[in-house]
Amino acid sequence: MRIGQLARKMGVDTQTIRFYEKEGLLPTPDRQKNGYRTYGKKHGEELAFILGCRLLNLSLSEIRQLQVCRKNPHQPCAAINTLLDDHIARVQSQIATLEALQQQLAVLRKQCDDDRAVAECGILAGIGEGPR
Amino acid sequence: MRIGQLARKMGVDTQTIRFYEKEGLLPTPDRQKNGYRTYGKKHGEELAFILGCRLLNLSLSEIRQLQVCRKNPHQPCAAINTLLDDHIARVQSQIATLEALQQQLAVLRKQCDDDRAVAECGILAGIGEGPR
DNA sequence: TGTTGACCTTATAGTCACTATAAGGTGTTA
DNA sequence: TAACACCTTATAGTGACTATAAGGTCAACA
Ligand SMILES: [Zn+2]
Ligand SMILES: [Zn+2]
Ligand SMILES: [Zn+2]
Ligand SMILES: [Zn+2]
Repeated sequence: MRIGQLARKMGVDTQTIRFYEKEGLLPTPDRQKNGYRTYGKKHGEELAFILGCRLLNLSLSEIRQLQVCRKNPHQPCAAINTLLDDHIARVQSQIATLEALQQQLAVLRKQCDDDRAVAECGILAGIGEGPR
Repeated sequence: MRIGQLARKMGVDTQTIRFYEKEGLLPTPDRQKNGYRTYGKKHGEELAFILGCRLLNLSLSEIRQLQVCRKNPHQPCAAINTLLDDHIARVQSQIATLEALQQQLAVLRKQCDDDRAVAECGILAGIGEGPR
């Protein structure tokens, strides 16, 4: 399978596949005589794993760590569990940050009832005052 | 006031101030004979406005739009209100995305009760399957 | 035979809002 | 004279791609 077929099959851009290869996330593929990359089942599975991780917002660095685990199936899985726990904690803190922001923005939005002049817009005035 | 004093007063790095100047967010300051930048009250106020916007996660491009409004105080403020509405909508969609992710991660985390071998870790297995 | 077209290759730059580093000039104090 | 804090510009790095350029490969068609 060439890179374009793999890309269509997995729903990514060919550039993304080459990018993952350069980053060491995908094993270097064999080449045809003309230099074209050739992919097999193994590459497809690894790419599927990477894309599954990316859907979970795992970073490339986190994916690399998980790949090390995958290559050592007889080791304990504690590192995996810890990695996921940390990731979950980070997502939760992002949510908390965004919810606080949403609250601030809602308050700010109420400072203007529309159809004013800029000089009377409570939103612009509210931004200058900082968070309070 | 020189750049270091302004930076300390506003709680940012001097590089950030120079960066905002390069981006056209801060008016170009006067220079002393030795080339040092000199800032006055006007610059401090503009920087405070920018930092207030950044605390609200407004992008530099959004800030530029707000600055145009600020310079035209007799225009209607509709653009400001719309910009904020759009921004609020984006924050809400980010929250929704992260909450869906959090849900997926919680389900995934339950696939492993710890202290297994990597080969038996339900988390690694669950990632490969994708989101359902 | 020539040429279109889809595909492949590498290399480079851009995104966003900074942050870090390097290499050097200025000005006050010890 | 030297140390020190401060200033200057220029350049590169962050993360995960995405876009562009410039060119090579191969099958099909006139
Ligand atoms: Zn993470
Ligand atoms: Zn308004
Ligand atoms: Zn926005
Ligand atoms: Zn586990």
